[in-house]
Amino acid sequence: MHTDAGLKKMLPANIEIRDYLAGLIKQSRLKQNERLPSERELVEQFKSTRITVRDALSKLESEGLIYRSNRRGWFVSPPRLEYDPSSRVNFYLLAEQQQRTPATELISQKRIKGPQAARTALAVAADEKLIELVRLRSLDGRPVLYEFIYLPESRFPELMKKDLEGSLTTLMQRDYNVEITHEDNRICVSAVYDQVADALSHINGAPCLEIRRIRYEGERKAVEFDIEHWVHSAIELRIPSH
Amino acid sequence: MHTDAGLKKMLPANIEIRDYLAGLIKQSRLKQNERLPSERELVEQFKSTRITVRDALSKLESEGLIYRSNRRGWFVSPPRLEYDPSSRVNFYLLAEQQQRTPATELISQKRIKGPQAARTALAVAADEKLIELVRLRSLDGRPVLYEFIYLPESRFPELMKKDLEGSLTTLMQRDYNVEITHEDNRICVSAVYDQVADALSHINGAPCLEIRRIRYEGERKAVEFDIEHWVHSAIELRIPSH
DNA sequence: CAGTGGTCTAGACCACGAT
DNA sequence: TCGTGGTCTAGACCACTGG
Repeated sequence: MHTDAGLKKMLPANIEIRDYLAGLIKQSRLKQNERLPSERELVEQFKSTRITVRDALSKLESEGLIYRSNRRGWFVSPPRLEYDPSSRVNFYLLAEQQQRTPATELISQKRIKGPQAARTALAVAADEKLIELVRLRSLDGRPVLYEFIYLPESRFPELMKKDLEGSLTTLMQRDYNVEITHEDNRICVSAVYDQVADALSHINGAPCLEIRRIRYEGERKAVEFDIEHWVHSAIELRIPSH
Repeated sequence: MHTDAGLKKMLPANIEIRDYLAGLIKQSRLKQNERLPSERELVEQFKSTRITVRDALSKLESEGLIYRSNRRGWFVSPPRLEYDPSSRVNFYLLAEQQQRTPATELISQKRIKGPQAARTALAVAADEKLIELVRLRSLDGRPVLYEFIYLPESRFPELMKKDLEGSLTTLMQRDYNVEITHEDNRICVSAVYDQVADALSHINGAPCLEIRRIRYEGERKAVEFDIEHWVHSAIELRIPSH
């Protein structure tokens, strides 16, 4: 009979499966964006159950080693995009600097009251509407960022007639003469639900990296409020400080 | 027979349970650090199973609304600590500014070779040893941060005889005349295992916010390399940029 | 259509925390 | 010792993806 008696600590099955798969990935036996064996195949291989296998997979997901694509399977994560929020490099340039292929899809554009957090940040009058842009951004075809952008209508007339899938910073500068002087970023680990989860191919309640940002032109005048939901395994922030 | 026919989308049970508990928390019917009903009580209440209840709980954990304390239960998260890595405010001061009670426990101190990442960052000679400090930091009695600190022995003689539970920045400044000129922070969502998970009362593979930091005195001379594992619901980063 | 992951049922045993 | 969460068994049905 098999026993580990005293040789090494007996590991729970979920950790053994995790370690096995993590090993394959670190040795590059599984390459980036390659699909893992299906959950049921892993059940067979480890003589275990789907609960346990899925537990192992979600641990690997938490670590950022793998990601899921809705009902298609589990895949090996490519390297994280390095992102410095304090630099003014836009998404396209950033991606290309790191040999990745970026894409942006405009999900919706609306004139709305908007969430209270946005109204407060932008200090708009009670009757003024905001423009809400919702965009999905991808790297190499994999969705990685779902963002909500709020702008005061009065500062950006005719905005909704423009091309809103490119760099917003460039557009604001070129067409509205906006120079961002500084910004305030808040970063935390949060979770995605509903439309956000769906768009990012995540399940409801999966963890994400959330960045909330206020951009200013001039000392006090806020002109943009964003909420970004990043697939957590897709990004690493770099914050140099002096 | 009960039906939602057309009135609203039928929600999966895990989401219903999540929404119910999230509601209690947001209405402050459950207060910060208060224990939630046990998993088995929730199973009874919702006529569901532990798998489903735990699924709901881990979603709330991902969002940062609740945290777990190993085999004691689930608790409502207090507000996040706001932390600006670019400021030189130390942990004690930071906590007290936000009306929290900080504590530090030195888990271990060793002279070792250390991980390759630390040796590279600190650019030490092949035969030089590093000092490794492992510390656990708490807020109001709840562990929130498990950190590994690596320092070049040559720069900090006799370090291990000193009080290592206070502010390291202050100690380095006072006893070794170190002035930090700049630093490089890398932030990502990762996962905790083994000793780190245990100390933070987490399960293996739970998500955390990981900060890796290199501190410099002078343009190029690295004097400290840290890896911080934060309980993700305990912290929000603030990054102002100019 | 077959195969995938997403969700769920109805239990079980274990290690550890509080007392 | 009792109650807690941590782990696990052995299935099931569903919605969606891809060919």
